[in-house]
Amino acid sequence: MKIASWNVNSINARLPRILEWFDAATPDVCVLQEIKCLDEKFPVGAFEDRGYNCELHGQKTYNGVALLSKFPVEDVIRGLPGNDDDDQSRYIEAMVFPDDAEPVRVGGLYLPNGNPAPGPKYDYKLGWMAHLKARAEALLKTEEAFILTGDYNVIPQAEDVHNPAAWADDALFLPATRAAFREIENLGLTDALRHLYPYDVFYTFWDYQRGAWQKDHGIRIDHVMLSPQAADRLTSGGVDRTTRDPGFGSQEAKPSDHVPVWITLD
DNA sequence: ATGGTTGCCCCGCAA
Repeated sequence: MKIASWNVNSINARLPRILEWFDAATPDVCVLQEIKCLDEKFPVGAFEDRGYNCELHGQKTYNGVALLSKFPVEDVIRGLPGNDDDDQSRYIEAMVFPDDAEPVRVGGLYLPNGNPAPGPKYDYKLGWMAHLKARAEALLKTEEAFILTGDYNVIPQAEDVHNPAAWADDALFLPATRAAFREIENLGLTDALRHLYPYDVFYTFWDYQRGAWQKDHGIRIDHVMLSPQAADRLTSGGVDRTTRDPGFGSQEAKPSDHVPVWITLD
Protein backbone atom coordinates (compact mmCIF):
# COMPACT_ATOMS: atom_id res chain seq x y z
CA MET A 1 0.00 0.00 0.00
CA LYS A 2 1.12 3.52 -0.80
CA ILE A 3 0.84 6.33 1.76
CA ALA A 4 1.62 9.93 0.87
CA SER A 5 1.69 13.38 2.42
CA TRP A 6 1.47 16.75 0.70
CA ASN A 7 1.27 20.32 1.95
CA VAL A 8 -0.86 21.70 -0.88
CA ASN A 9 -1.00 25.37 0.24
CA SER A 10 -4.76 25.72 -0.50
CA ILE A 11 -6.68 22.78 -1.94
CA ASN A 12 -9.02 24.95 -3.99
CA ALA A 13 -6.34 27.21 -5.50
CA ARG A 14 -4.50 24.15 -6.88
CA LEU A 15 -7.14 21.52 -7.46
CA PRO A 16 -6.36 20.74 -11.15
CA ARG A 17 -2.69 20.09 -10.43
CA ILE A 18 -3.45 18.14 -7.29
CA LEU A 19 -5.88 15.85 -9.11
CA GLU A 20 -3.35 15.22 -11.88
CA TRP A 21 -0.85 14.09 -9.28
CA PHE A 22 -3.44 11.82 -7.62
CA ASP A 23 -4.24 10.27 -11.00
CA ALA A 24 -0.54 9.69 -11.75
CA ALA A 25 0.68 8.65 -8.30
CA THR A 26 -2.49 6.84 -7.13
CA PRO A 27 -1.75 6.82 -3.39
CA ASP A 28 -3.96 4.51 -1.32
CA VAL A 29 -3.83 6.97 1.56
CA CYS A 30 -2.83 10.63 1.42
CA VAL A 31 -2.77 13.25 4.14
CA LEU A 32 -2.93 16.89 3.10
CA GLN A 33 -1.84 20.01 4.96
CA GLU A 34 -2.77 23.66 4.55
CA ILE A 35 -6.04 22.94 2.78
CA LYS A 36 -6.98 26.48 3.93
CA CYS A 37 -10.74 25.94 3.90
CA LEU A 38 -13.62 24.87 6.06
CA ASP A 39 -14.82 21.28 5.68
CA GLU A 40 -17.82 22.34 3.59
CA LYS A 41 -15.54 24.09 1.09
CA PHE A 42 -13.35 21.02 0.50
CA PRO A 43 -13.87 19.51 -3.00
CA VAL A 44 -14.98 16.14 -1.62
CA GLY A 45 -16.67 15.06 -4.87
CA ALA A 46 -13.47 15.17 -6.92
CA PHE A 47 -11.83 12.74 -4.51
CA GLU A 48 -14.86 10.52 -3.96
CA ASP A 49 -15.02 10.13 -7.76
CA ARG A 50 -11.51 8.67 -7.50
CA GLY A 51 -12.50 6.26 -4.77
CA TYR A 52 -11.33 8.12 -1.67
CA ASN A 53 -13.01 8.37 1.68
CA CYS A 54 -12.48 11.96 2.85
CA GLU A 55 -11.88 12.76 6.51
CA LEU A 56 -11.45 16.47 7.10
CA HIS A 57 -10.30 18.83 9.81
CA GLY A 58 -10.56 22.14 8.05
CA GLN A 59 -10.06 25.75 9.01
CA LYS A 60 -10.79 29.02 7.25
CA THR A 61 -7.84 30.86 5.66
CA TYR A 62 -5.07 29.08 7.56
CA ASN A 63 -3.98 25.53 8.31
CA GLY A 64 -6.49 22.71 7.83
CA VAL A 65 -5.64 19.02 7.30
CA ALA A 66 -7.30 16.09 5.54
CA LEU A 67 -6.91 12.31 5.40
CA LEU A 68 -7.99 10.65 2.16
CA SER A 69 -8.12 6.84 1.95
CA LYS A 70 -9.20 4.31 -0.65
CA PHE A 71 -9.49 1.80 2.20
CA PRO A 72 -12.01 1.91 5.04
CA VAL A 73 -11.03 4.04 8.00
CA GLU A 74 -12.15 3.94 11.62
CA ASP A 75 -11.45 5.76 14.85
CA VAL A 76 -10.88 9.19 13.28
CA ILE A 77 -9.27 11.73 15.63
CA ARG A 78 -9.26 15.46 14.86
CA GLY A 79 -6.75 17.54 16.80
CA LEU A 80 -3.83 16.22 18.84
CA PRO A 81 -5.06 14.28 21.88
CA GLY A 82 -4.23 16.17 25.06
CA ASN A 83 -4.06 19.49 23.20
CA ASP A 84 -7.77 20.22 23.45
CA ASP A 85 -7.54 24.01 23.72
CA ASP A 86 -5.67 24.26 20.40
CA ASP A 87 -7.87 26.28 18.03
CA GLN A 88 -5.68 25.56 14.96
CA SER A 89 -6.53 22.58 12.74
CA ARG A 90 -3.21 20.78 12.43
CA TYR A 91 -3.73 17.07 13.14
CA ILE A 92 -5.90 14.22 11.89
CA GLU A 93 -5.47 10.52 12.58
CA ALA A 94 -7.30 7.36 11.64
CA MET A 95 -6.94 3.61 11.59
CA VAL A 96 -6.74 2.39 7.98
CA PHE A 97 -7.81 -1.12 6.97
CA PRO A 98 -6.20 -2.21 3.68
CA ASP A 99 -7.81 -5.11 1.84
CA ASP A 100 -4.43 -6.77 1.25
CA ALA A 101 -2.36 -5.92 4.32
CA GLU A 102 -2.50 -5.52 8.07
CA PRO A 103 -4.11 -2.32 9.43
CA VAL A 104 -1.97 0.75 9.92
CA ARG A 105 -2.71 3.86 11.92
CA VAL A 106 -1.99 7.06 10.00
CA GLY A 107 -1.50 10.47 11.61
CA GLY A 108 -1.32 13.51 9.34
CA LEU A 109 0.16 16.63 10.86
CA TYR A 110 0.95 20.26 10.09
CA LEU A 111 3.43 21.25 12.76
CA PRO A 112 3.54 25.00 13.55
CA ASN A 113 6.12 27.09 11.69
CA GLY A 114 7.21 28.89 14.85
CA ASN A 115 8.68 32.06 13.36
CA PRO A 116 9.65 34.54 14.60
CA ALA A 117 11.80 32.88 17.24
CA PRO A 118 12.02 33.49 20.08
CA GLY A 119 8.48 34.56 20.85
CA PRO A 120 4.96 33.27 21.45
CA LYS A 121 4.78 31.53 18.07
CA TYR A 122 7.94 29.62 18.84
CA ASP A 123 6.64 28.68 22.28
CA TYR A 124 3.49 27.38 20.57
CA LYS A 125 5.64 25.28 18.22
CA LEU A 126 7.65 23.67 21.02
CA GLY A 127 4.48 23.04 23.03
CA TRP A 128 2.87 21.39 20.03
CA MET A 129 5.92 19.18 19.57
CA ALA A 130 5.69 18.08 23.21
CA HIS A 131 2.09 17.01 22.60
CA LEU A 132 3.14 15.16 19.44
CA LYS A 133 5.82 13.36 21.40
CA ALA A 134 3.25 12.33 23.99
CA ARG A 135 0.99 11.01 21.22
CA ALA A 136 3.89 9.01 19.75
CA GLU A 137 4.66 7.55 23.18
CA ALA A 138 1.05 6.50 23.67
CA LEU A 139 0.89 4.87 20.24
CA LEU A 140 4.21 3.07 20.72
CA LYS A 141 2.78 1.34 23.78
CA THR A 142 0.21 -0.34 21.53
CA GLU A 143 3.05 -2.03 19.57
CA GLU A 144 1.03 -1.51 16.40
CA ALA A 145 2.09 -0.25 12.99
CA PHE A 146 1.61 3.50 12.70
CA ILE A 147 3.02 6.39 10.77
CA LEU A 148 3.14 10.07 11.66
CA THR A 149 3.62 12.04 8.46
CA GLY A 150 3.21 15.58 7.28
CA ASP A 151 4.79 19.01 7.24
CA TYR A 152 6.95 18.94 10.36
CA ASN A 153 8.45 22.40 9.73
CA VAL A 154 11.71 20.92 11.04
CA ILE A 155 15.01 20.72 9.16
CA PRO A 156 16.58 17.74 10.97
CA GLN A 157 20.21 18.21 9.96
CA ALA A 158 22.52 20.52 8.02
CA GLU A 159 22.37 18.01 5.14
CA ASP A 160 18.70 18.87 4.78
CA VAL A 161 19.16 22.52 3.80
CA HIS A 162 21.04 24.08 0.90
CA ASN A 163 22.56 26.89 2.97
CA PRO A 164 22.55 26.03 6.68
CA ALA A 165 24.05 29.39 7.71
CA ALA A 166 21.11 31.25 6.18
CA TRP A 167 18.68 29.25 8.34
CA ALA A 168 20.68 29.34 11.58
CA ASP A 169 18.21 31.63 13.41
CA ASP A 170 15.06 30.22 11.80
CA ALA A 171 12.48 28.38 13.88
CA LEU A 172 12.73 25.43 11.46
CA PHE A 173 16.42 24.89 12.18
CA LEU A 174 17.15 26.19 15.70
CA PRO A 175 18.95 23.72 17.98
CA ALA A 176 15.91 23.50 20.29
CA THR A 177 13.67 22.63 17.32
CA ARG A 178 16.01 19.91 16.10
CA ALA A 179 16.40 18.58 19.64
CA ALA A 180 12.61 18.33 20.03
CA PHE A 181 12.42 16.45 16.72
CA ARG A 182 15.20 14.09 17.82
CA GLU A 183 13.34 13.43 21.07
CA ILE A 184 10.42 12.13 19.01
CA GLU A 185 12.62 10.18 16.59
CA ASN A 186 14.64 8.66 19.43
CA LEU A 187 11.54 7.16 20.99
CA GLY A 188 12.11 4.59 18.27
CA LEU A 189 10.60 6.08 15.12
CA THR A 190 12.24 5.78 11.71
CA ASP A 191 12.63 8.76 9.37
CA ALA A 192 11.62 6.66 6.35
CA LEU A 193 13.12 8.74 3.56
CA ARG A 194 16.42 9.43 5.33
CA HIS A 195 16.54 5.70 6.13
CA LEU A 196 16.02 4.78 2.46
CA TYR A 197 18.47 7.41 1.15
CA PRO A 198 21.05 7.90 3.92
CA TYR A 199 23.57 9.90 1.87
CA ASP A 200 21.40 11.75 -0.65
CA VAL A 201 20.58 15.44 -0.55
CA PHE A 202 16.90 15.98 -1.26
CA TYR A 203 14.38 18.65 -0.38
CA THR A 204 10.60 18.88 -0.03
CA PHE A 205 10.08 22.67 0.10
CA TRP A 206 11.38 25.63 -1.87
CA ASP A 207 10.45 29.22 -1.06
CA TYR A 208 8.50 31.05 -3.75
CA GLN A 209 10.99 33.91 -3.47
CA ARG A 210 14.51 34.54 -4.75
CA GLY A 211 14.34 31.84 -7.42
CA ALA A 212 14.75 29.17 -4.75
CA TRP A 213 13.30 26.42 -6.96
CA GLN A 214 15.41 27.29 -9.99
CA LYS A 215 18.56 27.30 -7.84
CA ASP A 216 17.45 24.22 -5.83
CA HIS A 217 17.73 26.21 -2.61
CA GLY A 218 15.38 23.92 -0.71
CA ILE A 219 14.85 22.39 2.68
CA ARG A 220 13.70 18.93 3.79
CA ILE A 221 10.81 19.48 6.21
CA ASP A 222 8.12 16.98 5.15
CA HIS A 223 8.77 13.68 6.88
CA VAL A 224 7.36 10.16 7.13
CA MET A 225 8.02 8.78 10.61
CA LEU A 226 7.41 5.05 11.12
CA SER A 227 6.77 3.00 14.22
CA PRO A 228 8.99 -0.10 14.50
CA GLN A 229 6.15 -2.31 13.30
CA ALA A 230 5.58 -0.05 10.29
CA ALA A 231 9.32 0.16 9.56
CA ASP A 232 9.39 -3.65 9.34
CA ARG A 233 6.96 -3.36 6.42
CA LEU A 234 8.70 -0.50 4.54
CA THR A 235 9.38 -1.43 0.90
CA SER A 236 10.04 1.89 -0.88
CA GLY A 237 9.59 5.65 -0.74
CA GLY A 238 10.32 8.88 -2.51
CA VAL A 239 9.77 12.57 -3.11
CA ASP A 240 7.76 13.66 -6.16
CA ARG A 241 9.62 16.87 -6.88
CA THR A 242 8.27 17.18 -10.42
CA THR A 243 5.05 18.62 -8.98
CA ARG A 244 6.96 21.79 -8.05
CA ASP A 245 7.93 22.46 -11.65
CA PRO A 246 5.77 25.09 -13.36
CA GLY A 247 5.58 22.74 -16.35
CA PHE A 248 4.01 19.88 -14.40
CA GLY A 249 0.44 18.97 -15.14
CA SER A 250 -2.29 21.53 -15.44
CA GLN A 251 -1.21 25.09 -16.17
CA GLU A 252 -4.47 26.35 -14.69
CA ALA A 253 -2.93 26.51 -11.24
CA LYS A 254 0.45 27.39 -9.78
CA PRO A 255 2.41 24.77 -7.83
CA SER A 256 2.50 24.42 -4.07
CA ASP A 257 5.76 25.36 -2.42
CA HIS A 258 5.92 21.79 -1.06
CA VAL A 259 6.09 18.51 -2.99
CA PRO A 260 4.54 15.15 -2.03
CA VAL A 261 6.44 12.54 -0.06
CA TRP A 262 5.38 8.88 -0.11
CA ILE A 263 6.22 5.40 1.09
CA THR A 264 4.97 1.89 0.44
CA LEU A 265 4.33 -0.76 3.09
CA ASP A 266 3.72 -4.44 2.48
C1' DA B 1 21.38 44.89 3.68
C1' DT B 2 17.31 44.45 1.13
C1' DG B 3 13.78 42.27 -1.39
C1' DG B 4 11.69 38.90 -3.46
C1' DT B 5 6.17 35.41 -3.86
C1' DT B 6 1.83 33.40 -2.78
C1' DG B 7 -3.15 32.69 -0.74
C1' DC B 8 -6.87 34.53 1.58
C1' DC B 9 -9.92 38.01 1.34
C1' DC B 10 -10.15 42.95 2.31
C1' DC B 11 -5.43 44.38 3.67
C1' DG B 12 -2.35 42.83 6.64
C1' DC B 13 -1.01 38.22 8.08
C1' DA B 14 1.15 33.81 7.65
C1' DA B 15 4.36 31.30 5.27
